[in-house]
Amino acid sequence: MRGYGQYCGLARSLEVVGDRWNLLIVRQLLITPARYRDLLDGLPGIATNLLADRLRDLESAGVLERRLAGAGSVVEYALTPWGAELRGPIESLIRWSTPLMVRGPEGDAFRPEWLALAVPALLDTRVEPRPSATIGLEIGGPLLQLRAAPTGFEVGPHDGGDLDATVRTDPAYVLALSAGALTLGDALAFGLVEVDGDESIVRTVFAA
Amino acid sequence: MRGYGQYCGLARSLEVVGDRWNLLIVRQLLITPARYRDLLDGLPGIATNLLADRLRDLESAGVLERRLAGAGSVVEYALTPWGAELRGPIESLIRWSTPLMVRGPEGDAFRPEWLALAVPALLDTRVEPRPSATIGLEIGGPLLQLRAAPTGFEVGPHDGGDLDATVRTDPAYVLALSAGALTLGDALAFGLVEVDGDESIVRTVFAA
DNA sequence: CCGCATCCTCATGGATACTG
DNA sequence: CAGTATCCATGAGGATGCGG
Repeated sequence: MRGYGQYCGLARSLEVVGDRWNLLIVRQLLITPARYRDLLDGLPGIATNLLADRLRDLESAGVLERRLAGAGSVVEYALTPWGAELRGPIESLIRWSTPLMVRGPEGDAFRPEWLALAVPALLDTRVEPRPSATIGLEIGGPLLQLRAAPTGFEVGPHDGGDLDATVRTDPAYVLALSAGALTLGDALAFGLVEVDGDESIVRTVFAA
Repeated sequence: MRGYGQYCGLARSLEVVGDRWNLLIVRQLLITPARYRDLLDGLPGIATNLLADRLRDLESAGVLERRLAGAGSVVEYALTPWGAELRGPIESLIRWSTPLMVRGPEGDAFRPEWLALAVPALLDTRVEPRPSATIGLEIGGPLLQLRAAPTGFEVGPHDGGDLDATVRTDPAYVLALSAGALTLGDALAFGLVEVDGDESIVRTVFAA
């Protein structure tokens, strides 16, 4: 990216991550370290030359690093500690996007793994005390699990363990949760929603 | 901007504010509503056609609005409520930029008004209780004032009222405050720094 | 002057083919 | 699989014009 030449934190940040695709690459690596092919799959629409360019840029800026993983010493990309701190700005933008997300997918590509970032970003973490529960999320891909504990939330692939409940819903509603005064965190904490049902859980939260 | 076609909050946010200059325009309007000429001045390096384009884009996206202000019914640009909520993502990026800012200006343009966003973003608001004080900041432009109160911080132009102290320093150090474990908020709260002195206050904070 | 619109040039992005 | 190379389309930046 052409620089801005401004001594301003925002401008300097954007000189590093403001280029097209850059923050989306960071998004993928926040979900999990990945190989080149994984990134191509997780970033539908990116051109191969652009991905290669951006990986070089972000590596030399100190946001991510190439490393050798596995047996065959395959190249893998992972965020540096500083790069991982982009979780804050990214979660903040995800919260800001709620009015754009309630419109629904409208034909856009969707990957369940993206919820691993969005759900924690949208859940209200201020509610205390919070009950401990593990909820399965069926949203059209592999089963995800949401672990809610007094100390926070954690979302990832289902580890095969016991689930307190399973929710099947549309990603549009999961992602739109923070639009209202009530969040899924609230709803779980106050027992306002019934799990183990069908998609009605999220619609119920919305109606309240 | 060309869209991403991804049903992801981050991607949809970037389709609105990810274009070059867009977030910097929002930065200027977070400081204060402004006219076209003010924006040109506050965004050194932007081309006039780009500013006009981006203002149109951001208006139709619902981030800002044109309005008639003053007597001569001059056009003025101001953020919508939704646009103003970009303060969160922007402050988050400003905090992330600290390693980039500690290098100093290096010839980049600097406008004191930018501190009105950066200082509150970098001050640690978790420290409680916080003393009430009004500090003047001399950083090379018009005198700014920082009002610290138990409920939060507020930075703006000096309103002519009494100041508890005045600090003269370099913007590089003000902006780099959050790099260490100690923040200006901490330093004020714990009485670790002496104000009314010269730039040594900030260097002292840094050394601690 | 202020608030843009036009024109032109060059850098960047995107799609696809290709290679070690 | 992990990228390069190539070619074309788009967008940025700078200069200038122009009506109010």
